[in-house]
Amino acid sequence: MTVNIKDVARVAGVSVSTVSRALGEGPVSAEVREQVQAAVRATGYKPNLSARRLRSQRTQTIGLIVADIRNPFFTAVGRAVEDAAYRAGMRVILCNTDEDPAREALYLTLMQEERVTGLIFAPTRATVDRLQADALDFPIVLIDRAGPGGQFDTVLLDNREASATLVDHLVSRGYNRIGGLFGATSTTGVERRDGYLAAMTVRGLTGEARFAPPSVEAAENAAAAWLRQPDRPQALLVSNGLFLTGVVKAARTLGLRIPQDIAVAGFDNEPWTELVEPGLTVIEQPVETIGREAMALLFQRLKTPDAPTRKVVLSGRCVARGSTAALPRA
Amino acid sequence: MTVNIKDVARVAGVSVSTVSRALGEGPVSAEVREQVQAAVRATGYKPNLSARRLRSQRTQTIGLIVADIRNPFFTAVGRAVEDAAYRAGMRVILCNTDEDPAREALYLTLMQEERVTGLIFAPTRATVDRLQADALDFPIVLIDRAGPGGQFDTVLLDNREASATLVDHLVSRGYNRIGGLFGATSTTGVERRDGYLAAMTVRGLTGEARFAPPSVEAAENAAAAWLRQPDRPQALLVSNGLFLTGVVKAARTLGLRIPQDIAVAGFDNEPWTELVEPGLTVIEQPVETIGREAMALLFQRLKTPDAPTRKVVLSGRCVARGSTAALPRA
DNA sequence: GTGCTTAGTGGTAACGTTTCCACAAAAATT
DNA sequence: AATTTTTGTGGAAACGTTACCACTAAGCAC
Repeated sequence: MTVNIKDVARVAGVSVSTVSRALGEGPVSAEVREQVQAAVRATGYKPNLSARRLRSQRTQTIGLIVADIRNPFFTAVGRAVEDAAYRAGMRVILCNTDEDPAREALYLTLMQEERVTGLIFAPTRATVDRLQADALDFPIVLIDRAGPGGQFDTVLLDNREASATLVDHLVSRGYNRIGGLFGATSTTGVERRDGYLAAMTVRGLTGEARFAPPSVEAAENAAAAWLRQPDRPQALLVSNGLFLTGVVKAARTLGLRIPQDIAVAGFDNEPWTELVEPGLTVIEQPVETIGREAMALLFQRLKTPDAPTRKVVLSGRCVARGSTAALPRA
Repeated sequence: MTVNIKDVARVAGVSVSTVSRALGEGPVSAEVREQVQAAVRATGYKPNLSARRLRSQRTQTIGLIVADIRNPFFTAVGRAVEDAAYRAGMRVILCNTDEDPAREALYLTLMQEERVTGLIFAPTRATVDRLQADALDFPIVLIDRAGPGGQFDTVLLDNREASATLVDHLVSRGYNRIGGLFGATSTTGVERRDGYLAAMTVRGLTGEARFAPPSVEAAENAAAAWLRQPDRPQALLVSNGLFLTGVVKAARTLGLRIPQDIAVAGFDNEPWTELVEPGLTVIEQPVETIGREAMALLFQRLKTPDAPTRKVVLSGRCVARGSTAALPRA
């Protein structure tokens, strides 16, 4: 049997309440605190967090629900969230949904059962719409993806702006026939598509946007099909880091050179985008900031539950590399 | 206040015990079960997991302590562990130590406080030595890194063999002066070094092994320093995926061509190793298998606590690519 | 010195479950 | 028909904490 607070009390020669106070808050004489600490060391006592949570009604736990931790974007955000949480004495429950609404629902009820203090969530389009703030009894901060009409605190990239930046960049390098490949399951994909189309229109160009399911294979297939067309675009704007992998693979398989045969610009400044030859032009997302900011929003919300919801919109940084080298004048 | 089992009992018109049985195990009439389920739906009851864990003394939680989830190797293993765990109705607590023994100690006590059912752990050399199986009251499965003398269930790569495979591969391609760069904090690094040196000796060659702290920057610096030497090696054997990034960067910075100026072979078949030009020759680790196998070992241990400890040694797969193209005959 | 606060302590009632026990009714066995 | 087993149910005691209350002793202001 494991040792509990009663055992510590007996060894220290004080009451249970005193032990509890000595280990936490509350007035305790220096002398007694000493004794208690000695007793803790002697017995090897480790407080039972389940009991503590039950009694205190404070779980000190926050949930983090993302699509897939293998996506470096979420990995980085996750690390930032975790670091911030542990620094604040909280734990993190991490869940991967693989963009599956059923699993999202599953994990949402799990969060309720765990009585989490708050939740950081990157939902699919399907669930974000049916998400009711008042149905859950903990605050939610959305990351990466927006919900409808200011119902939730949110931190995300300025996706429209970022897409526009890439379009401008490509146009300034001489590309006109630019296609866009976007993720089908997230609002992020939609926003980036919108920004792309708007920027194209402003430039007097017509864009063509396609969507693909969120996997490397799907992106590779979609890109391959597109690039095999005789009237294939000169450049491809690619919605995220996973897709970039697929697109580069497709280009390699088809024997197309980047950027001579097909220029590529995308999102997520992963380490390898610099190492590939030529380097890929990307929008770098401030991943650490996103994670930290999400935690900050969450803590703020817990402190002032009735404050108006806030939306933190961060700008991406365009990192120009060889994959969008200037087109030789025709 | 949130609704509890008592409320459900009142609504269903039965006792608390009956509700508990209806939701879990135990003989309950079909009729009553129906009523209870209706009451659960009506009230929106969600069981309190802290209370359940406290009372039942079963936390259904397993811990996963790794160095850094941003390392794709651990990300992939983590996903596999998590999937297996959730499928078995268990939760996972994920912790990143950044190879810091102090944080390892911190998280180990956290695991005790959480009363985890079991732990999957990739420890540093420093802590694995002072880890006492009997000091913790839950079973531990080590992954990626070995402990001393069969004290723990373990699943890891056959690192010596893998290093030898790479050496053989390089030698068969005509390389003789081969250096090795290894991670300083893990037993894995040591084992790979040993395998490398042994294989070199067998071939009648003398190896030179260097160690670096576990970060891309450290690896890049170490590689750069090495490659700047006039008598630099013809080929570099690189201990892990993170280091590979650093080494390729260093080569690029110094303007060295791969493989003409420096051949590269390493560990971890990350997607980008195929996309970089030339592709990198690597040992692919069976990451999903490692995660699944670790969970299997853990469950087995829980079922039969006194069975002898087992060590699952998996073989890597050598993926040959352009970074180790055959040396032109001198 | 009398009242009034405050620091320090112990006893005990929660927190929301599950599980043990007792018991009645029904079913199965003799 | 008498006994034993099984099935279904409710009451109440845990699980290991914290938080509330009551109390003493000491300090302080007057």
